Parts: sequence; structure tokens; C-alpha cells
Amino acid sequence: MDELNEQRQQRLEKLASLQEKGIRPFGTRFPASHTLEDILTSYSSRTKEELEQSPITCRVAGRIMALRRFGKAAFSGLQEEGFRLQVYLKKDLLDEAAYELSQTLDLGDWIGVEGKLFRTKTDELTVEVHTLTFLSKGLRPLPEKWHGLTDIETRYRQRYVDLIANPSVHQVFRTRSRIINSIRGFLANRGFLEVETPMMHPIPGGATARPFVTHHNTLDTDLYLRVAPELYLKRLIVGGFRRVFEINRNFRNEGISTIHNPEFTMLEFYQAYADYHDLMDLTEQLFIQLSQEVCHTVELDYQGQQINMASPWRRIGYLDAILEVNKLDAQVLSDHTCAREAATRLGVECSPQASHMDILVALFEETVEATLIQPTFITDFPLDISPLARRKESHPTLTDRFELFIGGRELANGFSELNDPLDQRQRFEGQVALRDAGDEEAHYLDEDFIRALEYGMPPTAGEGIGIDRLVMLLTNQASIRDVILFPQLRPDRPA
RNA sequence: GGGCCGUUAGCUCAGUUGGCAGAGCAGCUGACUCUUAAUCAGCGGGUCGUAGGUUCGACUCCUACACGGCCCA
Repeated sequence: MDELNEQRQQRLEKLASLQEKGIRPFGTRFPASHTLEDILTSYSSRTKEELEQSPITCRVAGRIMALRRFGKAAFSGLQEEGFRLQVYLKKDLLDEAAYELSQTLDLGDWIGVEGKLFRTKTDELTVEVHTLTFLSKGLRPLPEKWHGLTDIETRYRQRYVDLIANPSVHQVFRTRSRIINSIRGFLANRGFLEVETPMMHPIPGGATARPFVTHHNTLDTDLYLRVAPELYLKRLIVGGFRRVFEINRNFRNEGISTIHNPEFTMLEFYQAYADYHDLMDLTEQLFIQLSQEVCHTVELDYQGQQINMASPWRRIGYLDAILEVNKLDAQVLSDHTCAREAATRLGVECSPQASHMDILVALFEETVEATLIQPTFITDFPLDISPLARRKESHPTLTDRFELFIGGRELANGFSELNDPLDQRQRFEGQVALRDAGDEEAHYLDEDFIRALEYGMPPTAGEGIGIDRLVMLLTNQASIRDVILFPQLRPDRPA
């Protein structure tokens, strides 16, 4: 169908006619003097008179996004990296070949121009073009200039078209890059070493999640795409690195939603001699710094919610939060039957075999999480759902662990690491029992990791921060697909 | 996995009770040397997501499927 498209045919014919005139339809290098962003940031404030008195010449390139011709002159809007600059093509100012070329330009073509900056009658900063270079032919028509490309499926499947048609998308991904750079700087300043650990694991570990499986032919062995780097990073702490971090992809074989993509970017970092309180402090500093750098404020607007990132953030215990949000009596925490009654009353479904803690966990997930709009550290997670976290000395069924919630979503998860290899073995064995009972998300037993712990891991605190969700928050995007360039979709039907 | 909604020209969208497939932008031809959703005149462009079914006749009604979105699990 595409092949028969009338506009593509016309453009193929124009391509042939360019070649006949000796013009390369797909050109070569064009050293520009400025990016369009440079021009806009440097000269947007220059007045007409200033530009006349001290002329600025430039050599810039871009894609033609607008073309308004009238007889022997034309205005065109060039676009580069989401920035747009107008250029003025006038017969009197061009040689004959260039003028002729200018008559054949299409929306979507790439051109380079050289000329002088001026301001039009309507005071728009514009390049008066003296030389015109054809850079590359666009063979497909662009989305409409006014409505742009709004079809969500096309925006994700053909992100290149989205980026062409929607300059704000460029901004989101530039901001994403700035956030990640800023995180690197923040951690480097505090003595953290960036490392890379395997993406392919013989034994998946470090998170409660189903892995993707792949196969290595020469080794004739199955490997798992990692669900988390945690166990490898802790091996490095055993090895003597004091502070390490990794920013990289994790893969989890689970559903897709506005906050879940099968591959997503995670920051994990580990700090020897620290505990989970230290990491809460660090996280607060990091997020506040990022808010100020990216949003220039700590008062965020996220999808209509006002979120105040100013320190200090609330810290409340996991079990206390359940009681507080649902206005329950503390008896719920000690009495299984009482907990089950509360769950039933609150419409939280639990299987008949659910343990007391299972019920409390269900209560937390279904009644508490969504209420945590302002930045909140939930602390002291149940041991049963924290198989890698240090046991709380004052309360052995809980752990020295926190999760950070903002806007009702989990953004970070950190804890004092379990460094007792004997306890770790028992916890793994508990997970294996769950796996044998059919829980596909339960952890595997990793003997090598336990061996590592047996060599002695210093007291350490570690944390993971979901970068995609953090970028969503700081760029005010509703869907994780809007902060991942190529989000996972079902394979397209054949064209 | 379930429910609801969507899929019509390159893009954004209309399409009446089942009776010849529409608009704007984009494109093509012409006019126009400061326009900016330029303007004016004219002209082309469709496997109506796919496959079946009902009907004299289906973009429209029915069934299944595909892809997407939102909500729920």
C-alpha cells in the first residue's frame, strides 16, 4: 500500500530530477557554524538594528518543516533537535541553480543554508539565505503541520516520526539524559564507582520477578536476562569496593502498563558501613537536587497533583501506615482473625490459606500505596517479602528496609543488606519452598552468592531507584512509554 | 486474563435510517519577492484494520480475529 502512495511516487520523481541536475539527493558532510539551538539561545534577544549594525552570518542545517512560497520568494521553517528557525529564500539573493533547487524542495527534506541573520517585518529571527545546499531527500510525507502526529500507536512504533512531528518529545528525552548525567555526578562526587555487571545470569536473582530465558548455543546452557544487578553488586562489596553503582537495564517478564515496561532502567548503588537511614537521607538529597536542576523548583506538578519535594520527607513504618490509612486498631497486627476481618471489611481479597503477614501485605498494597502522594518513606518491611534485607534487631519479623513512594508509586527500594550468610541461606531456602509451591516470582538459591557472603561482607546499605518512573515524575509524563524511546509493543501486523 | 472504547486518504477527523466515500491540512497545476495554520483559482488521491456472515445492496448490522488505548485482576 505504501509503495503505491501517490506522494511517495511524486517524491521519487523529484529525487530522479535532482540526480539529473547533478545534485546528490542524499548528500555528504555539512560543517555547520551553529546548531539551531545555538542560534536561538545566542541571538533571540538581538534587535533588528543590532543585527543590521553588526551582522551575524551563519551556516546551519535542518529539516524543512514549513514552506510558504509566494512567487519568487519563500519562507521555510527548519527544524533540528526539536528547535525551529525560519529561513528566507529569495530569488535575488540566490544563484540560478540554487533558486531552481529551492523550487523543488519538499516538506521533510534536509537542507543546509548559509546566510545572514535578520528580523522580518513581523520581527521573527530569520536567516537570509545566500547559499543553499541540498542534504537529504524525504520520500514520505510528514504528519499534518497543525495537529501533528497524535496516533499513540504510530508515535511509539515509529518514534522517529513522533520526534519529527512533536518537538516536546525531544525535550523529554533530553531531560532524561540530563537526569541520568546528574545522578552520575551526584554519586561520583560521593565516592561511588560506576561498574557494569552481567545482564545474562545463570541464576536470576536480586528481585521478586519472573525472568526472561535465553540460550547460549556454545555453552549449551540457558541464561536469564537479569531481573536486578543486586547480587553481583554485593559480590563487589565483598571484594572490597566501598561504594559502587550501576545504571542499566533490568528485564522482568510481567505485564505491560503505564508504569511497567518489560525492560526498564534501574539505578542500584551500595555503600559499605552505611545503613538504610543513611540511604533515606541520601535519596532525599538526590531527588531534591534533581528537582531543582530539572524543574528549578521543589514544588512539582505531576499530572495535576501538587507534590512538595522539600525536606524532610515523612517516614512511617509499614505496619503503622496500614493502621493509619485504614484507621484500624493495633490488634490487627497481632491477631490473624482480626486482620482477616479487616481485609474483608475493606474489600481486600485474600486466599483462605493466606498467612497473617500475607493479609497485611495485601492490605498495604491495596489500601496504602495509592494514598502516598507526597514523598514518603515506608520503613520496616515484613521479613517475608524482604529476603535480602537485614533483620530488624528490635523486631525479628521486620527488616531494616524502606521504599520511597511519590505520587502513589514506588520510586525506590533500599535496605541494610543482609550480610549473614547463614541467615541468607535460610531465607533462600524459604524462597525455594515458595517456588516449589508454584510461586514463579520467588527467588532462586544462589550458592555462589552465599559463598561470597561467607568471605565476609561489611555492613552495607543498598538501594534501587527506578529511573523511568523518576523521569516520569520530573517531566510530568503520564505513561512510562513516554519516557522510553522505543517502548515494548506487540509486533506490528505485516504491512 | 476480563470489561469498555477505538481502527475511514500521507496526517487530523466527519460519515445521517443500510442506498454513488467526505472535509481540513499535505500533494499536483497556475498566480503572488516579508510569510508564519500565508492567500486565491483549479485538479488528483481510498483494499473504510483483517476474514467471514446477514442483505437486492454493508464504512454502517452480526461473528471471529489482529493491533492500540483506558479501567480491572
